[in-house]
Amino acid sequence: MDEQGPEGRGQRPRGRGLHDRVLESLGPAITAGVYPPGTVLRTDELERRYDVSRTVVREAVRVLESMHLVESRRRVGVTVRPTEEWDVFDPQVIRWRLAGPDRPRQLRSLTALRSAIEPAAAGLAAEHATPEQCAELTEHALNMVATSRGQQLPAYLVHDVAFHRVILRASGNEMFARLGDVVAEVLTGRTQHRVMFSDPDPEAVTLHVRVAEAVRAGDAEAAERYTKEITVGALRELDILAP
Amino acid sequence: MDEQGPEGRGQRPRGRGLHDRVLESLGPAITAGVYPPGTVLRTDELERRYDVSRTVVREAVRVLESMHLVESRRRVGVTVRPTEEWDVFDPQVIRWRLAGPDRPRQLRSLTALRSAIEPAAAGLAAEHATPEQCAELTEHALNMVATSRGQQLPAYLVHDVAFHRVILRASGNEMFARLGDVVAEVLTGRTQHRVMFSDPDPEAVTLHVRVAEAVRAGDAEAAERYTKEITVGALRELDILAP
DNA sequence: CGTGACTTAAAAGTCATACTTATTTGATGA
DNA sequence: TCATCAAATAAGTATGACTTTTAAGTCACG
Repeated sequence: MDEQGPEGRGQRPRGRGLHDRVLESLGPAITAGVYPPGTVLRTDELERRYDVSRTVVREAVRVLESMHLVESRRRVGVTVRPTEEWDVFDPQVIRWRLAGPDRPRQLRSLTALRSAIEPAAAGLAAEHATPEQCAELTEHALNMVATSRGQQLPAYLVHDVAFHRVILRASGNEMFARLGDVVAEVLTGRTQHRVMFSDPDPEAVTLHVRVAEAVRAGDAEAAERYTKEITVGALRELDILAP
Repeated sequence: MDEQGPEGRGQRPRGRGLHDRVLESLGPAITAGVYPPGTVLRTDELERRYDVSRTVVREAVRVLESMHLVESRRRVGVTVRPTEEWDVFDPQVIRWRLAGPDRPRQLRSLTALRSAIEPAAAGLAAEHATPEQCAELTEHALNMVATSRGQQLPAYLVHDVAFHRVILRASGNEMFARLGDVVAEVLTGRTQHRVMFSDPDPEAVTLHVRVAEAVRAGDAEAAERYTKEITVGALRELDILAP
């Protein structure tokens, strides 16, 4: 690391931490397939590439390793692992893949996941939701109705996301609750394709109101059924957009 | 680090890597609540506690941070984050929590997750399974029948786990496929409670055969329905064991 | 008294270097 | 041909010096 000049390293672009900078560069690159499985990265090469110290590279690599994106072995280097072994549930990995060329495939997987989880969550929510959560649900549902016409997609989306977040949280299952971010991502990604093009499907809007009612009434079976219809609609929509 | 003697550090217990040793001690401790949310750990304290260098501690902390178990801030230290922010889908976190006092609650969450995911996966499997996968399914189902009587629970369990793994993999959804390990954990955990006590429920065994048939026949609706029955049974079982 | 600007110190972050250890490769010899 | 050993290589670990952020304390001023 001599050719760096006597002042040590060049200007530090400063972003929360150097290791983060490395991570946010390597992570997306790996998940995007820039370094396909089997590729070997050497730490000293990475040091030079990012102009950071051993410490920083190692920390970034360690995190990638904990996501099962890479494996670090002595005398070998840092090897990119096969796709099937990646921690596809890691929020960060999901984020990276959604930002890369794998986005369509990823959206599909997530929509399928959503359509499996949300109905169950709605059923549980009907049994566990607090009065406050019921009120929130109704409010968001009504706001969805209000913003469902006249090119107000951004406002609609806010309530849509909020609605599903409440459902997941009200299920009382921490794992379901944690999927709130993922669902938000899917919903947002969905509308980004046809921005401001068409108002949301009126039927879907109605279904949200019905779900809110069912949850408030404690009718698990109905809540589950209506939510299922919503997510099935989402799945169908995917097939229409990219058959 | 002076009081360590002239030889440097004491004997090194050697386990794949020092950072792993620290991680495998801190992770379980945090998830078990030994260090409740809000607790502040200082890195130099950890260095002394585990008798390792900064390098090692920092890497371990960095990984814990990527799991959202802790947050590291300058001038403050490493703070344990609130439970709701943990990456509950991280396989390692799941493992740690299953090994700790939170195990019952964790098994419940996972069983609920399972009962949401598996029926959907079975439905997809009916549409996507290869002939080889169908054959595997049938074989495991038959082996389950064969080992379902006469105190052969360990053998039964092997096929049960394998059966569900195939279903998840055959769904063609990478996220479903990745839940194979979790399901295996749940199934194993379930039998550990009543080891060698009773033979598995004959009805459940039959249902597995039905699912295998439905998948082979490409009948998504039936595969989903039968699988749903299996998982509902698992849920009911939980309520009986710990109401 | 408050309140805002300035100082201080604590703890994480980063770097450079020296050293250790595991593992692959391949050369040696039975 | 195969086992064994030696060397080379890249990750792993330790450590000390230094930087940066920021909570908290201090002091002057309104």
